[in-house]
Order: sequence, then structure tokens, then C-alpha cells
Amino acid sequence: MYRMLQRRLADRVRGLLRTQYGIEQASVVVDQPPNVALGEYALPLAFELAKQLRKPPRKIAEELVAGIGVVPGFHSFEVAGAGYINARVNRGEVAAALAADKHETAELNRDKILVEHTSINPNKAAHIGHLRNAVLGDTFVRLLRADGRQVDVQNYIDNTGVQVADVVVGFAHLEKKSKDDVAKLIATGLRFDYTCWDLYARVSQWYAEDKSRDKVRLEVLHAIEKGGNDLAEIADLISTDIMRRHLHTMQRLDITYDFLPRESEILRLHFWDAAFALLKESGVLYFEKEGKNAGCWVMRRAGAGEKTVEGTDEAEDQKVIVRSNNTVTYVGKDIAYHLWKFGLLGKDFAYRRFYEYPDGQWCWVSAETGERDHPHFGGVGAIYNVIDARQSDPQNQVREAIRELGDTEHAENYHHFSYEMVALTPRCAAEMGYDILPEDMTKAYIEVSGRRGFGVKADDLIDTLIHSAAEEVTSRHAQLEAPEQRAIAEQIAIGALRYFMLRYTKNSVIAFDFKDALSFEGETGPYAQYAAVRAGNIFRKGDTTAEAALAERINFEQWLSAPDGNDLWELWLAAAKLSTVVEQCIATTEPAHMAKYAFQLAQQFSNFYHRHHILNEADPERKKFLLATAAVVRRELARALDIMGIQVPPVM
RNA sequence: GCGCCCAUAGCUCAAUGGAUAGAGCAUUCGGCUACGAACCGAAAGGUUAGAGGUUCGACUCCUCUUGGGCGCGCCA
Repeated sequence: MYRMLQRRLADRVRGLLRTQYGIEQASVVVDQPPNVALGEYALPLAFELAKQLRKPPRKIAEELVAGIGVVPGFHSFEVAGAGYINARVNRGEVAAALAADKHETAELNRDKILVEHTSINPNKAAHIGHLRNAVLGDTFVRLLRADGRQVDVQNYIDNTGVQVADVVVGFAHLEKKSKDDVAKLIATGLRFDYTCWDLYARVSQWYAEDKSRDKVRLEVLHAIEKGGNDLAEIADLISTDIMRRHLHTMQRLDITYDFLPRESEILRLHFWDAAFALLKESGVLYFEKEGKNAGCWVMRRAGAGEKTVEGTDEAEDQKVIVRSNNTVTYVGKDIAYHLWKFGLLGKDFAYRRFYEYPDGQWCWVSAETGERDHPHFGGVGAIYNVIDARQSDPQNQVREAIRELGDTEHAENYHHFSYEMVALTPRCAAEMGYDILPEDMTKAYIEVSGRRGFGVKADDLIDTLIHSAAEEVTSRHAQLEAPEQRAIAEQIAIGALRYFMLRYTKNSVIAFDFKDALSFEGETGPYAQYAAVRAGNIFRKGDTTAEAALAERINFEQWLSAPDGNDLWELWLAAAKLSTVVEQCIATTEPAHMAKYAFQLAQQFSNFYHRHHILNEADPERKKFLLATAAVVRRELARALDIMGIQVPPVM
């Protein structure tokens, strides 16, 4: 609602600038006045036009106000301060439209968007860093869908890489286990991902003890890449079980995927051969005969200057894609995969069903030979890769390859959704019993490390949160049945966790501490859930429903222009801004704005809840209006929470 | 050496170049007879790391300095 009026206002002003001054202004900045008493929108454009028009800002603002005429939905325009134009909307009209849940018509025919997130190495349990990735990615997917976009969610599986190879080394060389032994271990149903977590740390230690053991690692890696042997089968057993466990862990947070492309199929379906041909033909890749990179196929390093500066090392401006032994680097394989994403490769995966969600949706996996009927993935117009900030160089390199192939449009639609890591505070690490180096004790945070087995496992954290929430629920709602208490505790735990992961902006490192993450008070998910629950309680106790409250005929204008109308209007206006916030989150690839918005809306509602005892309201007409206020805020708050993957419990 | 990110209240974090830099936590004070206090109100807390510059206007953009983080392989 707010977004629609903002666009209408900007369009009108743009037209006015054209007819009145002959100025083409591509974008008109629309702000908000410091408080609603001054209006709903503020236009500072008179300031920027002052020099161009050789007139004082106030004069320009006055001329624009005089010329703007009638704009549907708007009540009046006035000049304020040194030259702001403030716009006031028809409060009653906006409130009535919001109560009726009227939406602007969605734009149609927009390309499908592909979001890749999670992409955990399938060799050990997921940890808190992976949770940040998945929550950011899933929330971004929900934001896109809330904006009417069609989205495919992919979770890339590096099932033939060194990390899986390391665990295979662990089973084959340290544990002396056969393929059947590993299969039996998996069949026990015990936490195989936790077993691998510990084994992976042991293997890393084992390598460190004797450098010559790296040879074992390389042999195993090559056996896995080649396929058709016991080591490759062990790798497949490991990665397949752990993939399922990762899906299950994420499902606990309401995170699902459509497709799991695996590196094994990228290798065996020869995606690289197709990509190599394209890259050679277009000259993006060239064969280096001299220097450090002699014998390799290389491309220009992303960000390197067009010309090599005299005296600099030319090899520094090159990125090796095919090694002199004819094997392909990680970036090379990633280029092939991304050409497929954009439908530029001329090859496709085969597809198999892999994992069924409770709602009947399937998560598909890549295969060499697959099922006859399957959905189509890939060939999209825009992609978002949720990958941590440390990988921005290879990401830029892949984007650069696509750009140099001449496809600037796809290169522009290649988005590296970059975010910072989750680390542990030294105190948290100490509490967990890890040995900490003295120099680390004074640091703000310590990076988690799979190689050292150092970190907080995702499922452990979720369990701890549920346990903590359950204590609160049982003490507050002792009369409820245990399963219901448990269900509510889970909703609260998820709310706390997802909000915690979203409240920080992407490029701030989260220094994890159980004290902060386990908090259910203040700026947290449960606070916002609680506000929505209390709004719901009003209807239950009042023996009515939110729907009924919104169906009433109400003179909104009367109440919103009353002496205390500004405070109430502020709440309505905040509720009207959801779609504006969605748009902002997408444009800036920053889901943290939604977290902030939901919290602030909840806060304003809590304030309203205390000031107005709705069910005791003597005036029946005013009571109807206050009920409608609660209903609208509850609805928009629940939507905002849903976009973050947070549900509103029945009671709290 | 090169590149990217960061520095805001005691702590953790916000703030599309716009009007008086905001929250939470912690501290102090006050509010439960249930539309359940997982809440609300109030107080206190700021030279936005430092120095220049651009602008009608800078936490925000540019340059430099200081301090921190991350990346820069014929690893993945």
C-alpha cells in the first residue's frame, strides 16, 4: 500500500518536472518526514534543483506544490523546513484499503530466479556457520516469492572433493573399515554426521603429523573422481547419508530445497568439456607457453588491468583454469556449472527424486541416468549465490568468465550474495571445553574450524534452544498436553534462532555466544512472536476473529484524525510498509531490514496494546476500530515473520 | 606487496546523501486485579577511530593516517 502510493507520487513529480521545467529526472528520492504529524512522504528534490534552476529551494518547492494538482490517495502537499515538500495521504482511504487487504497487481512474465544456498561439504555435521548461510538464503528465497517471483532453490553438493576424501581416508586408513563396514555403520542410524565430524578432525591431525601422508589423500581423491572402485563407493555412501542429514537439519528450520546438483555429475556428464570448448573458441581461455604458468590454460584474473604494467609479473594477472597435467581447477568446474545455470552450456543433468518433504514436495538430485519425468532446473535469467565473503575472488572469476564470453546481461544478473562468517567468542569456546591459545583469549572472536573439530553443531544448538524454550512453555502453560508444549517450544526456538541469524547485517561477523542466542527477550524472534500472539489473544478473549473485525464498517478517517490519531496512524502506517521493506531487502540483498522491521512493528504494537485496553473500550464504534487495528497489525506482522521463516505460536 | 570488508552509547548492533544519529542488553527508578510482565514507562549513556575534501546538507561519498578482520595456489 505504502509502496504503491510512493510510486504514484514519484511518477507524478517526474511528470511535473518535465512539463514545468523541462527536466528529466530518472529517479525521484522519496523520504519520510521525522514524524507523521508532518506527513507520510518527504521530497528533498528542491534542494538538488536549486543550482540548476538558479532559484532558492523554498521557491522551487512552492512552485511544485502549486502545480502538483490532485493525486489519487493524497490529501495535501506542503512546503516544510528549508525546502522539503511533504505529502499527506488520505488516512481513512489508506486504512480502508489496508483493512481490505488490497494489493497492487503483480508484474508478470518475469524470469525465474535461481538461489543457491547451504552448499555444505557432505563430510560432517552442519554447524552454526552453515545455519547462517541457510537462514539467509532461505529468507531471501521467501522475500523473492513474497514479491511474486518464481524461484528455484539449489544446494550444491561437492561430493567428490578433498573434504569427503579426507573422511574416506579416515575410514579406510585410520579405522581400517571396508565398504561394508561403513554401510553397516550408517545402517545403525546413529549420528553418522557426528561420527564424521570427529573423524575428519582426527584425519586432519593425522596429516599434520607426517607430511608424506598427503600422498594418501591425493590417491583417494583421484580414486573418488575416477569412480568405479570401493573408495568411490565409500565416498558415495558417506556423502549420500550426510546430504540426507543436512536436509533433515535444515527441515527443522523450515528450509527446503528443489534440487541438489552434485559435482560427481558435473564430472561424469563432462560439463567441463562443453565449457572448455566454449571458452577456447571465444578466446577467454588461452594456452600459456612461458613462465610460471607454462603448459596451462589460463584466463585473465578478474579485476586485473587491461594492459600489463611494465615491470609487473604477467603470471600474476592470470588465473589457471586447466593445469599442465590436464586436470581442471575448482574455478573451471564452477564456470561450467554456472554456464549450465544460465542455460549457456548446451548440456543438462539427469534427475532423480532424492528426499520427500512432509507436504509431498520432492527435492531432486542430479544423476547420470535419471527419471523420465522430471522438473527442469537451470536456464534461468538471474542467480544469487549465497556464499561467504572469503570466496569472493573465485566468485568474481566465474562472473568474469561469463562476461568475457560476451554475455554481459547474464554477468550483470550473477549475484554473489556475500556474507560474513559466524565465529565463537573466546568465552563461548572456553565454556564448550575447547583448548584456546593464549593469544586467542584477547580476540573478539575465534573462527570455527572443521579441521580442528572446533565449532557448535547446528542440531546441538537447535536442541539446546528447544530445551530452553520448553522450560518456559511448561512453566507458563502447565495445563497443555506435552506434544502441544513441545510444538510451541519448537516454534519459539526456531523463531529465536532464525531471528538471531537475521538481525545482523550480512557483512558483520557474528561472534556467537549461547547467552545472546538463547535470549528470548528484547530484540529477538520470540519478542515479535509474542506481540502477534497477544494480538490473537484479544480476538479469542473477545469472542471474535480478526477476519470479522476487518469486515466491520468503520469510519477510519474519524479515528485517525482524532487528537490521539497520530499515534494510531503511525501503527497503521508501519503495517502498510511491508511490501516496501520486501522491495528494499531484495534491492539491497539484505534480509536484516526485514528483521528490524518486524521487531519495530511488534514494538509499536506492544506499545499500543498497553495504552488501549480494547476489550474494555466503552464506545462500540471505537472498539471496532481498535479491533481492526490489532487485526491488521497481526496480519502484517505474521506475514513479515513468515518471510523470515518464523511461525506465530497459538499461545506463549 | 595487491585486493575486499570493518571501526557508531559500557557491551552487541541499526541508520536508501536529508529535518533532533536510533534499538536491544547491562545499570538505576517505576508499573501486574489476566485482552497473561517472553511486556510497558522513565532516567542515564555519542567529538559516529583521526585529519582533510566534495556537497545547500556527510555516520553515509573521495583522499590520507591509525587500528582490526579476510582473501590473493597448477588446493577445493
